Amino acid sequence: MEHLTLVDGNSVMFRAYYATAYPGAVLMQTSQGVYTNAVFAFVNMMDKILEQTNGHILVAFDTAHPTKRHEKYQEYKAGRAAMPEELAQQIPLVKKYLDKAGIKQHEQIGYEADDIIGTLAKEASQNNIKVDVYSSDRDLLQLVDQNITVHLLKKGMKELDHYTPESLYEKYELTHHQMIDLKALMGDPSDNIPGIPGVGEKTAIKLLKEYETIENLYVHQDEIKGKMGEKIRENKELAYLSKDLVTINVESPLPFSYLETEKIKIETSDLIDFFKELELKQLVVRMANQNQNTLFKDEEKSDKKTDKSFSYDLILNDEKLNDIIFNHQEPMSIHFEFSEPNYHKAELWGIGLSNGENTYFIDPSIALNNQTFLNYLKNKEIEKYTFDYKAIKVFLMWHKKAIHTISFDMLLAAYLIKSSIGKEDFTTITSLFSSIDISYEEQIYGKGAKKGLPENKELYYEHIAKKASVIYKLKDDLLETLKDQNQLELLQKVEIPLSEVLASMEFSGLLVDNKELLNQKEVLEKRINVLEESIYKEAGETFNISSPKQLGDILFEKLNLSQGKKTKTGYSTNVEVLEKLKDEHPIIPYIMEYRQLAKLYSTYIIGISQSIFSDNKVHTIFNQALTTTGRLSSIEPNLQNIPIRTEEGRKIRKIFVAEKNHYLLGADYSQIELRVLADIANVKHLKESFLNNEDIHKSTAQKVFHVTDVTSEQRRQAKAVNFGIIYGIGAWSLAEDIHVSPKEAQMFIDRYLEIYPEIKQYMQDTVEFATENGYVKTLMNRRRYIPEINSKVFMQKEFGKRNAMNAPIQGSAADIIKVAMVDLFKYLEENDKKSKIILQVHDELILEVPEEELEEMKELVPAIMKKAVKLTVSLETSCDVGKNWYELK
DNA sequence: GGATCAGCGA
DNA sequence: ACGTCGCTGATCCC
Repeated sequence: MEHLTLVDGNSVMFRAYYATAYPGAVLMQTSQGVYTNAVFAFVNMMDKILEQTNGHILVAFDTAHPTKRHEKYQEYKAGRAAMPEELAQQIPLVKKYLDKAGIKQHEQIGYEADDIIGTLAKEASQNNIKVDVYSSDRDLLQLVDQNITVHLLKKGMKELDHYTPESLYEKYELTHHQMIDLKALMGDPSDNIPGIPGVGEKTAIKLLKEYETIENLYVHQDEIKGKMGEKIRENKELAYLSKDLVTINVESPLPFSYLETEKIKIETSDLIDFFKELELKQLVVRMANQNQNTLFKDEEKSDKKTDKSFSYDLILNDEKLNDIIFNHQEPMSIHFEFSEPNYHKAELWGIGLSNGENTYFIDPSIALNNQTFLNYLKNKEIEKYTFDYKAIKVFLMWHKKAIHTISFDMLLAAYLIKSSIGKEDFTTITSLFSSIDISYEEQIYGKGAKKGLPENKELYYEHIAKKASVIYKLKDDLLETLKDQNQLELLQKVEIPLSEVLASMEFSGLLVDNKELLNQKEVLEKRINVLEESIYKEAGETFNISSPKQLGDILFEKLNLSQGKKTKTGYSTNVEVLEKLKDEHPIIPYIMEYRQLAKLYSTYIIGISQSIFSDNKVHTIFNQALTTTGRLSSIEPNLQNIPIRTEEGRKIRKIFVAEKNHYLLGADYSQIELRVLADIANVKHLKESFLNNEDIHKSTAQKVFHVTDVTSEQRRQAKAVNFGIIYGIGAWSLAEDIHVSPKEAQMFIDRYLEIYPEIKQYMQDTVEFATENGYVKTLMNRRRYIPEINSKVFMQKEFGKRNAMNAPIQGSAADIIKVAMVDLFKYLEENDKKSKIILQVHDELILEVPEEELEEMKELVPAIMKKAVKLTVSLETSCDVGKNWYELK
């Protein structure tokens, strides 16, 4: 043995927890609500530490029992805030991890972790063994000697400070022997160690440089003049008591010696299972990779990586495929494995097929050219089960193939059962509903730039086949759960049919006018260049305007403008701050305009250019299983955030055009969220206003301000309150928004809730429902779980309440437009219309309509949207047509 | 590659 | 600390 590592378990765990538990943070949790942030960070730290060890390691913990220090000084560690529950829960998990990792741990009644570490460290050091101590507690610096190095964790846990006798001297100009006296003189508020009142670090160092020790200081106590001398003389007892308290017991009676700290060889799979249980995916993958690297060294062992309990057949030729399909004219699960998430341009890596009993991997190039298989896919009589039906559908559309009659989709089912898991991958979703063991994607394919098919083909053959078998196996359970939750209709009548609508929309795409795009690009480039010059001139130097850091330096240090808000890392330079500085310096308006144009240029002109396919269209992907509320999202490109609010930005819409002889038709719901609120909360006056077709913000203003003639400012404020209410607004932010004092804002809110008392009631009821059930639901029984609502952390609880109030409104509106889309699509299909739905932007639909269907669609689309769902208020829609998106006002 | 800031939409 | 849900780009640091 040549080296020993000692870790202060409590202190590292505290750091691990607080590294991510800043106020307002959402802590890492498993899907079952078990907190894991501290475990995760602790393991990461241990991994770092383990890289530096040669196998001898021990983690020491404090116990909850009083120690000798408490006997000597009752106030020891008094006044310390109680450990947060979220951290306390994780202590057993951290200890369990150490056990699984084969790392020795020790705690001992009557002693602190410090004492255990001190005793072992000194014992080893005396035998000339090198020791590394890890902690965040500066007290341990007293252990430093020629053999012992102390590593202190810094705040973010990313860096360590290393202390040797030399570096200690450099920093404090004291020897390591004096560290105890230093702490004793200074005291330590966190442990409630008194020290000498009025003596801080600076004075203590000064005194020790002169007198070396506390003992010698008191030999010369009369030489010290002034107030300081008085204090020192008066507090002699405190000083000695403090010294006693801070002195680590390096002769604790431990039941083992430093020699018995060797790391035990472990089964990696145990540790992987433990991480899987805690859903710590990163750690699972890391461990698995480490494991694989060791396995690869031994050719014999490499087949251990495949699962012996799972069997499947390989289908690599037409004969076998014909045979299999011929024998399985029955419902099966089908999985298509793609090379990348964007299935429009992805390669097909493999196909899995399973009927529960038999499972197959099919070579994709065989399958896509095999008529028997293709006939099976498009056979409307045979049900199929999938994971992400839309991806398969769109991929097949690109290849001019069809697939029909999907009666179960695992991704959508899981998403409906719990909307927050739609973000997860296949493996995580599987583990949430079963104990089936299936590798993470990264384990099979690697990640980032290195992603690709593994050398060992069996590895991915099995993985893909297994996915198909999982889909089949989980189907009945998931359907059962959906049935229990009254969500079968939502899956089968809304989400699965919607998949087909979305597939068609994505495949249709949206045509781009290249000339218009290039034209706008050039215009913007020129304007941006001119603005850059003006900004550099005003600043007196060139710098990167797009860097908030550099811009902040220019504005607030060089030009000395009055700074507003700060961000975590420096000055805020956002538009609100700039707005306030507008008249302070001529550079500001230039910067604001630069920001606006640079945004349009990079995100929209350049960004969208990069997403154009060879058919001159953009083919977005609507994520159907992502948002927690039930809305869709759109990526590559995001077509749900094309500018509209400023004229400048709105022009971007000119680049999106209808195909030849076609028009774009846009139809949007008017005030759908407020109507939903009026309906579900049964808000009498709101309903009346909608019934009378009033301008809703105007009528709110009339009531809130008690006026008949509403000024535009009053309407604007009422509008802000109407929106704010939907989001569960607070007075402070409403005040910011409508430029009044928080007090006035609170008056508005109070007044608003007087006018619409049912809204107040609804909010109370919803919060109560969420508190009791842990979730809220929409018109169509879509659920959103809100674990935060029972949090003891004020901020998180408030966040939970806002979500509880907002999710049913936003989610019901999402339900409604989804139903409308399914209805509309069905009508168009059944009546052989050429019009196509191509976009959805939360409350509006955009269609591409051939000229001859234009008049019909102008009537039909709004009509279908209106009657999608029957509410106690009517759903109103407006409708516009144009040759490009810009013309849809 | 990930965190941070910024800014676009409903 | 400060209104919901999203996506993308630029910079900066690891």
